[in-house]
Amino acid sequence: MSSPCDLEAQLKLDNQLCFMLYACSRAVTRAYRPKLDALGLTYPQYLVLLVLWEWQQTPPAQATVKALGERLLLDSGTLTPLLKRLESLGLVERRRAQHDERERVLVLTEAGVALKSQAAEVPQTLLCESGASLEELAQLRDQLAVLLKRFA
Amino acid sequence: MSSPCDLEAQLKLDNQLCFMLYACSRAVTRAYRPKLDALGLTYPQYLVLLVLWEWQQTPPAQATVKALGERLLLDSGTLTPLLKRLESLGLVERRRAQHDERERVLVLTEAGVALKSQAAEVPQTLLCESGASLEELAQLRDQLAVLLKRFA
DNA sequence: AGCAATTAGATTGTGCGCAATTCTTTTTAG
DNA sequence: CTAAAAAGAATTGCGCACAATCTAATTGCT
Repeated sequence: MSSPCDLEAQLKLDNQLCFMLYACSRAVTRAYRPKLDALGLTYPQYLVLLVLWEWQQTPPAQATVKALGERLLLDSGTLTPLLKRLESLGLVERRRAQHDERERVLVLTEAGVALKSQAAEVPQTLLCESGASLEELAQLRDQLAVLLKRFA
Repeated sequence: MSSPCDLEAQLKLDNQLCFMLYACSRAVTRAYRPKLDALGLTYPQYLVLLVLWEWQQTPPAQATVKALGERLLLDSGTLTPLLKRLESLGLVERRRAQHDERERVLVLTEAGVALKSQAAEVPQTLLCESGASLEELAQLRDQLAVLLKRFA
């Protein structure tokens, strides 16, 4: 029902929307990389630690792999090896829950807790480097939250 | 120079911004997956074909791996194996340039050209399913373009 | 012409993402 | 009380991303 011209436009609009999301996500990750390298972390590892640091303030019902996966929208296929790496770095412990041996309870080590203060400087530095305003970024965050609800 | 409270807030704002980008990008890719599965394509392969289809209308100086990498912000380490898969699917040819044997010239096969009409339905379908307005998505695209310029 | 520097692409190795499967433990039904 | 179903993680396999390295071709300089 659409002319060839519509299809061209559709493919281009699509490109400039879903691709922008894809390219921006990678660009921001790339910007984080040098700062996180200094901490010995990858970007997904940093996100996991952000959640665990938040959980220090506001503990969830259970600090399990499942709860972490729900927060980050990731599954055990991604998280299990990542958490093993964080464990081998001495930042996280993966204990079995006493009340349910299927569950892994995630606990920050002393080193994992201590890393928080260093990590706190990372977003601050990037905010400055980007030259963006807090309002601009907050507005974008809100729009992305709407989009995420539509798709997730 | 910041109070503990500022650091907490910073880590949370950061979470809700860079994480939103990361989560949205994956959510949109996830939404594309079933449609692209039907075409036998992955999301990055679809993006590559979008560029090659655009190049049919507006050919670049050289349709090389380098030009494709500049368009998609990807390097040969990602593109070379991806293009080999598209080649083995019979969608793309990877010819050597006659004037410079280092360059690979990318050419759509007949099947690669033919796939375009099927692919054109994909973003249309997703737009409907998302329930989002074109204006909403266009505004988001523009904001992401600004962010990409800041970081890329 | 001859040789260093540059460039295009390919290769290698690590770490995600995610679908699909498997393993174990727990819960539920009959 | 046991067999079946369900739940939480782990494992397997594939395809990106990307840094680092390598190879081969081209360009520039003298």
